[in-house]
Amino acid sequence: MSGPKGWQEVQDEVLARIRDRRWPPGSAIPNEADLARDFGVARATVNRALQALAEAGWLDRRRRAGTRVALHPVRRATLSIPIIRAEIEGAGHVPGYRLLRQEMAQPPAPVAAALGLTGPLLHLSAVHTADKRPFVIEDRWVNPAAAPGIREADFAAQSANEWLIVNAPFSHGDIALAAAPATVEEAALLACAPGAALFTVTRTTWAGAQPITWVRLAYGPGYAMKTAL
Amino acid sequence: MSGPKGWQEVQDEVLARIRDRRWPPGSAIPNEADLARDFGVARATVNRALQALAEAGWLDRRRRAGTRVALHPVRRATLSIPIIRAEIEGAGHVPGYRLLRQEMAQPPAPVAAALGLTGPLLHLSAVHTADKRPFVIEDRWVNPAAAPGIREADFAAQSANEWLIVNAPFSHGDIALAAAPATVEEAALLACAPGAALFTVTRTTWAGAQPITWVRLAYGPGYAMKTAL
DNA sequence: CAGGTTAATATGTCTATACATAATAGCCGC
DNA sequence: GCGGCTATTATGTATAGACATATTAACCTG
Repeated sequence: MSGPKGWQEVQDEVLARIRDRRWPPGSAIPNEADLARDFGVARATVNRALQALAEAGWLDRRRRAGTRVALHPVRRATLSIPIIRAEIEGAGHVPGYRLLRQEMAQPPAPVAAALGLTGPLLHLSAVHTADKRPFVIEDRWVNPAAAPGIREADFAAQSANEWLIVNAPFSHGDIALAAAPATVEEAALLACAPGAALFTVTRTTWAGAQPITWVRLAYGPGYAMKTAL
Repeated sequence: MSGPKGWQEVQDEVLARIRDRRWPPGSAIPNEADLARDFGVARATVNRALQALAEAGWLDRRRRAGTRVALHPVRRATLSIPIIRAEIEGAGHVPGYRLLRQEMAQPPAPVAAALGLTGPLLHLSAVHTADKRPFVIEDRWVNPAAAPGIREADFAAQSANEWLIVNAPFSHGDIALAAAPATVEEAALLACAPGAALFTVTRTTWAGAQPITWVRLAYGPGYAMKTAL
């Protein structure tokens, strides 16, 4: 076969065969050694291509059992979690920021439960603006034990969002996307009607076993989070 | 150095150095050959580890310029795009489905523009239920030219969602997540108040250059799309 | 025939080596 | 100093060969 030469080309060829049903969902494909011979490349090259496809969800691979085409081509969209200021700048607007609250306080039960902490936490609220118009409300609870130096930080000048990204990197977390009606307070801050549909992002992040922060972002009406598949 | 033995261990070691600031954001890390010597492994092993970290966003790599720690560890959350029935079953509920509309019609301007088509399209509306309670409204426009056999499909029995996943795989698409107030019709279907905040997912998918379908999913109040980072 | 042991097999990974490629640094002529 | 050529360098990729490991199929044995 006058076939592919690099692993990307092998990947493309395999993908083409999956897409045009020469290798239908659920079917087994030839083993790496055979494919390598057919394509005229080394097995390592085929391996690289098939591993990439497996990672992307197109193939299921198991030792000894071989490789088969995934039953449900589970497509994944990747959302990047940007710095809010960078997101606003990227959309061509002038970012702004206003701190509303900065205090130690007892978190509400859902927040305490999400973080697995009981004591008081640093509570921060802020509004981010784009071209002077309200863009998103940031409501955040920070575990001070996980963020050394946070008591000295000046959150009037720099948002907690940015401070934490630079100073307290996290290892993992979870995120929930939802819709919620604007409270009276939120409506006033976002210049919209109470009860308006707001897009919300709620994140909890950890450094190893130590919880760092819980944050809820409430975007103004009209906002959409976009990405490619 | 009595170091790592496999590429995963190399990856873990590098990640540890990034996280504890031995290699701070923006700094250059040693080249592959040096790391290989230090770790006592082959360069290919280091390369495998660093490529994985670069793909995950921890490192920026450029030929000749070397490898440096990413300035903003741009974290990515991957949303899986599941079959709705599978999503409901996965949550432990009994899935149901009711077809509301199936007809050829002229799409509204935003839909026609998103697909880049002008003629009439197949319009489908349906409600998916979980334990007999309304879960999500599916409003879909399909390009019949991109879905051969769709005129014979029985969408009273199988949802268009599933039919398309099995019969018209897509190569790429885009997705927008947002919040919207429930229309009167939506409120009736979802058993909620008009104006309630609904979480919406709008997708456009393509097979190569050919548009396949535009779909908007409107989830009932209380729904949250969750994922890990 | 049940249950456990062994052999076969496909993927997973590491190695050493080689060459390709992108991007830069430095040199040179003017 | 400027423009362009060239050498250098780090990553990107391919290769053959080897061994590891998970899993299953085949085979024994009681």
